[in-house]
Amino acid sequence: MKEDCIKSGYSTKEPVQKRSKETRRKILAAAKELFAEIGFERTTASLIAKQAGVSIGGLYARFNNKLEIFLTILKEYAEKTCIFFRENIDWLPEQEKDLAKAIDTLVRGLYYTHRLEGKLNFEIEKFIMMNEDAKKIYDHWQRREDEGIIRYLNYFFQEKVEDPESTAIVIHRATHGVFSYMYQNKDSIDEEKLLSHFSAMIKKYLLF
Amino acid sequence: MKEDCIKSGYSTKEPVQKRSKETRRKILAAAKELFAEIGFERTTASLIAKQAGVSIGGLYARFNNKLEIFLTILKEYAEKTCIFFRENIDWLPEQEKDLAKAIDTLVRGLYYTHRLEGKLNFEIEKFIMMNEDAKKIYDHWQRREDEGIIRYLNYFFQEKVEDPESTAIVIHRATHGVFSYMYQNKDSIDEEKLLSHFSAMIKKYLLF
Amino acid sequence: MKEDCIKSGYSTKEPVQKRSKETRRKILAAAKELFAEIGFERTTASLIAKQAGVSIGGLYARFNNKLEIFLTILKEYAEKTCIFFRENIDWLPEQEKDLAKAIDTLVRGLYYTHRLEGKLNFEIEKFIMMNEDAKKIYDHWQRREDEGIIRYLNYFFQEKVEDPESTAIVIHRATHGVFSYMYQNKDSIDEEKLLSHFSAMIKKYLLF
Amino acid sequence: MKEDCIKSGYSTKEPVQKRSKETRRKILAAAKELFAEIGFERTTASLIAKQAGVSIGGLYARFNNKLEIFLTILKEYAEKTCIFFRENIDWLPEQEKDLAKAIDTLVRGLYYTHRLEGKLNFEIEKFIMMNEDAKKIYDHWQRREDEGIIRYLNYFFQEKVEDPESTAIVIHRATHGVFSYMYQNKDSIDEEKLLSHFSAMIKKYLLF
DNA sequence: GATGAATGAGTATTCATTCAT
DNA sequence: GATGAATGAATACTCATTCAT
Repeated sequence: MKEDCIKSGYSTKEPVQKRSKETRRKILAAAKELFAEIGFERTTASLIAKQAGVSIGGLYARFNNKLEIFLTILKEYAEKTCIFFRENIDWLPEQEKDLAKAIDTLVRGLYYTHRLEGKLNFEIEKFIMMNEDAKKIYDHWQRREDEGIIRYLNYFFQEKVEDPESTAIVIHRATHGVFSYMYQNKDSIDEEKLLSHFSAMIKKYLLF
Repeated sequence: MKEDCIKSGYSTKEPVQKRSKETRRKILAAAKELFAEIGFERTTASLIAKQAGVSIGGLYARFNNKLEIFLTILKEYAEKTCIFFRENIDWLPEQEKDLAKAIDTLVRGLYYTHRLEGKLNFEIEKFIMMNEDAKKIYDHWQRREDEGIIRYLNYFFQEKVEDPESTAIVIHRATHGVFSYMYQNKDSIDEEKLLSHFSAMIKKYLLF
Repeated sequence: MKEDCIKSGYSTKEPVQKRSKETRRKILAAAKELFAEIGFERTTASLIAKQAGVSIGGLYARFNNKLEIFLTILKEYAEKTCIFFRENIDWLPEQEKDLAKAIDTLVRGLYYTHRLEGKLNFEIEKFIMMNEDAKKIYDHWQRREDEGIIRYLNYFFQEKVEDPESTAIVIHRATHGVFSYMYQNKDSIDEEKLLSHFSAMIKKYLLF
Repeated sequence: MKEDCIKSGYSTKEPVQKRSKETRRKILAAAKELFAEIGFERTTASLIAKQAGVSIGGLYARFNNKLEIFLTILKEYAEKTCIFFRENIDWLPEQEKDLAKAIDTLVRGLYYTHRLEGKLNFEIEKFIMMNEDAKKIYDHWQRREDEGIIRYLNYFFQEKVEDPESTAIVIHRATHGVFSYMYQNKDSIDEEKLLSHFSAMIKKYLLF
């Protein structure tokens, strides 16, 4: 199982020098935090610049507009998440022969990852409904995550799962729904219990 | 199984005359459409007014501000959806003794309902992350939907489901995730196939 | 000394019936209170209507616009104040032969009158700077008050005051300045002491 | 007699660059003129911007809101006026040993100063009735002017004036009243004659 | 005549983006 | 290249006034 994630083309004012790259990074970090915290619309260019310790001019020298910043973050985030997801899945067979246990491990791992960026995840999911470019980028990486699941199903069940694609999508999206709820109510729920239940559902789905 | 949904109080400028009530309805309809289509932030007061065929002044005579319009829509929508959801569930036992078939019927029914207002659903889910009042209203009705599921589980399994609450939440939220995906990709997926798969997952979860 | 105050012409929608007159009175009373309390600009037509227990339509049936309401109040108030002022002055000679004591009595009387409508006085003085019509009405009655003072000076000093007009104006306007200050700081000053001082000043001015 | 006027702190967006300071000055000058001419409420942000030859954005980059502009002007104006007033008073003993002549000189000097900003004076006096912050700033400097008068009285009468505070207030406020009237009717009155009369009143008040 | 719903021009303020320094 | 001052279109909301019922 080798990595086959592909960089989806997206044109930005590409920086060359080191210092410039560093500045670019600071802008993206600040923007990511703000988009997650207060959303795209309420995040102003000057807020980003301030938080990044950059002048507005500096910001606009690096990115053509606010949308471009968002899309850049989205791309990087989706790619990183996808890679992480697939690494998790790809490593599973080597470490755990018991599917039930494997699912449990996977679910817990993914939840804690999701939890780290719960707000950003949500902002992104919102954004893709309003912006075609965002949707394309997002879908691209989601499909690659789906592929990871499919590959795992085929590997584990030796190609005997009928319609692994639909199975992958259902699992993947049910996960989103449950995790999203858990994140939003993290202060008032028993995370462990819900994870067990969710994990049980997936196990029954795949094993029976 | 009787209905126990309660109207949660929310104060708006209450219209008295017939004409006024009609105008109010037009405003809410226009706003609902716009919120769903382009989101809360991008929906301007004058857009709503224009779409509703009302002047801005007329709009503000009825609602104190944009937020109030959104919360009113949210309340009415959440209440309506909850009632519909619970009626579906409550009627199930009378019509269908086979749990597997019942789940199938239910899932399909709910999906087509969700589909009708997919975008609004999403905008609402986004909004509740940013606004405490919205979250309270939404959570109130979600919990009532959960209660409906719990009641059904207890009825069908004669109180033998251990932890029906968590079970209900997992089912409910997985449903949200899958339906949301299906809605967003309705043009490129095989809805029937995904519904079957999802329904299968729920059935296995509950029956094994 | 007979009364010679003249009604300055001002055209309003003149009500005829009793009920209508009563309504008109209620509107003016409400408006007067509001103009005094929050000023002309912040007093809205609907606030007046509400406070008067009248519909906006009813208000506009009686007055052409907000300005007209203000000018009507101004006219009535200035007239009433002028009449009161002149009655005070005209009665003085019959009651008090000692000028010093007469001034003292007068000053105190006027202050307590001014205090009753301190805010309205101020709003009016402001308004006449911005509106020619208002200035004309106000000046008309102020001049009549001046005349009252002049008449008194001539009566008391048997026409021997040189330039009684200027004297009257100086007294009149110094009074305005001092009373206005006293009203605005009524909570933190010793009214009695200031009145004595002011009265002393006028006495010295006239008697030496 | 040394100067002890203290700058009362008031926080605005403080400009750093030269260009910015110039712009700030232009805005304040334009606003001052407009507030004086048409009052606070009728002075719109865009009017100020236009008159100052600045964009609205530029205006709001320098001041948080219209009120802040007004308070800034008020502070600067009250301070400047106070300083001017006290310099006049403090210099008097060195130049004029005859109190009667000194008062005459002072009154005329103050009148011509007041005349320069008669309208602004009035707008300010109105505003302090509606706004606590404005009242505080204004009162602060008025009290310092009062102190100047008191100091002078004590100096000239070798501490023998009983209750110099009340005396100062009465003089100060009578002055306001008379000057305000004179300013408003400057076209139809004999300024010189009124000033003589007013000055005579003060002289008699203090010397007898 | 009375009512209050409807109108829409007007106001304060924000923010993405540009461009002189 | 970097800076942040300047721009002005856009937006939420108000209120004097009109007019259908």
